[in-house]
Amino acid sequence: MIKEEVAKLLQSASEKAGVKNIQVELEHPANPQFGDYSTSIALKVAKNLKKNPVEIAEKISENLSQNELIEKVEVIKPGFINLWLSQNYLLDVAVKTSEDKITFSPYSLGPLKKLMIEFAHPNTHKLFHIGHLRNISIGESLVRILQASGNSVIRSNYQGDVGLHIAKCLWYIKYKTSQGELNKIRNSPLHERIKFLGDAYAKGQVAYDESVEYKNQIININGMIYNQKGDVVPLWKETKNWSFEYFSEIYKRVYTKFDRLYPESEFAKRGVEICKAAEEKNILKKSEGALIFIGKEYGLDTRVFINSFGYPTYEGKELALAEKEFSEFGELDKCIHIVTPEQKSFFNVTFKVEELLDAKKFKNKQYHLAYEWVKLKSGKMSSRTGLVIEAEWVIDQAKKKIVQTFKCDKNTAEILAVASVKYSFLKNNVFAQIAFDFAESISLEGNSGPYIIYTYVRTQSVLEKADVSARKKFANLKITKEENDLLRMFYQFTDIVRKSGKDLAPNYIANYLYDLASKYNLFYQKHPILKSEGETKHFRLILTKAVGNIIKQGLYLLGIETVNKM
RNA sequence: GCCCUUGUAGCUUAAUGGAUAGAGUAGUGGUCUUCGGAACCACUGGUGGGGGUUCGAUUCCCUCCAAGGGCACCA
Repeated sequence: MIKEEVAKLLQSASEKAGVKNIQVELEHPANPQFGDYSTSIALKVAKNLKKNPVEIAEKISENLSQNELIEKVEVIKPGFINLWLSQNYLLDVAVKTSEDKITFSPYSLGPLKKLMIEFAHPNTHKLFHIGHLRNISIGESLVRILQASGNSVIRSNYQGDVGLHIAKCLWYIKYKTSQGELNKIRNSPLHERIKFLGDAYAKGQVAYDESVEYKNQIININGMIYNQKGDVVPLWKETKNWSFEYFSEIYKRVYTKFDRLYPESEFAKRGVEICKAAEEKNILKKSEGALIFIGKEYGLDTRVFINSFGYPTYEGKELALAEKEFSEFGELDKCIHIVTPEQKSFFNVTFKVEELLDAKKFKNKQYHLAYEWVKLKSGKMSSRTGLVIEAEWVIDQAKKKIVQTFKCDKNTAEILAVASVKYSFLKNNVFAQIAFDFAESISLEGNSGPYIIYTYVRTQSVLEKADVSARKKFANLKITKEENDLLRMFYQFTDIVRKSGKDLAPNYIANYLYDLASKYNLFYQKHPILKSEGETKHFRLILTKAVGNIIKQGLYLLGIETVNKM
């Protein structure tokens, strides 16, 4: 890749200039007046060498061997070395990009290049909300980015189908719903059944706090589910399948699929066994009837793995999940858990216990990507207070807005709706809380999914009316400022994808695409394409095609579909 | 009490220790006999307070203030 090549050239120039034992790092200057690549190496070594950084920079640039890639080198004020790529090289990249020959540089998280990304994790019997949607948007995008970087990536999803919240829901059905009513619901469409479960949970929640009798009944139901014994089990199985069915509809709607769905209930038994084994190895210890991990000596929290009733907690089950995840698909280099930050303590502890159980298998291989919450402008989302926004509702609303405003067909509106929702999450840093507000977040103009798709449609509309296929050599091409700005975007795409894989940051790609689309729209505004002539026209068509190809590829990496007309 | 995050324009936000802190939106004023106006341009406006490290700090360190999360039987 070009960046590595330029870095290599600079590295040897630096060594010739007497600057040794330091890695040359390159960046894209934000301001184009500072070139295509820039390095501050002279500034970094100046103090140790006790020399003026500008002198060092000049010496390095003198030692830079003549090369067809680099057109110009400049040393500036404090000691920056700025490099300009040659126009021939840039044109070559443009032509290759227009032919869809984009190769991503490999980036892997380990020697086997085998990763698992565990994401989504909704709970059955509960609302699937916009927080899950942010999670899926990030997860699906990271899968695609890391795949494009040459890894084999397994998508997994740990779905909670046991726990008190489910007992609360089932309590309402068992004690407060008549057979007749229940049968009616059984025969109703999926969305109504899901709504019923949500309402049942809310009512069970109230009942739990309301009376001791109800509370005990709910705890009793919870026990039946754990033990897989009792009259409520068939009802549990039936209703959780409604949820699973519903989830798979949503996954499909947002272009996600999973290689493996892990239901939490399958890990209780094995979890207990592993915990017992860990107790024998003295990793877990008995305390007040429970089996716990004492975190203090590792600077971690103390957490319970098996409670005093003998049931495995979330921690206990996690050990069994990890065992399965790290064996079912062979050896893994890395398992990335996309989960909110409230679980930091939990993961720090379970990762440590896993490491103590089997260092070879788990050490440094588990990673918790603590993406942040989606807050509402009015406060934190909470299913207890009813302040939750359902995922499908948001997509439906966006779709409605699109159909009303632009009168496009339903299929196009669906793609644009999903694009606007996903993009609104992906353009932000995963570690930043998002304040969700429908009018602002689901935007159809400016820095938004539809804006980028619109730009793509524009390129396709131009290309429909012209033929770019005949490849020509450029002889006397005069390049305008807007064309130059565009031309200098293309070589950066693969750098950006690599970096977003390395930092697990899809927002780099989103922001790059927005930048590219803005530059194209400005170019489009100022310069005629189809009405220009000769090699200028050919060049402008190449730019158009290259922009279209990058947008399409880039949106794919974000998990967003494109359309040809809108 | 202890630990972990986060604080950037009115609002939503970007920025591997780099150069003049970049956008969107809202507001004001403009562009189009042109290939798709879901477009383009201009103006207004910002790093919570105080120290420190550094040639250089939104970024690292300390402190104060503010918000969020976590710390034994929930998931």
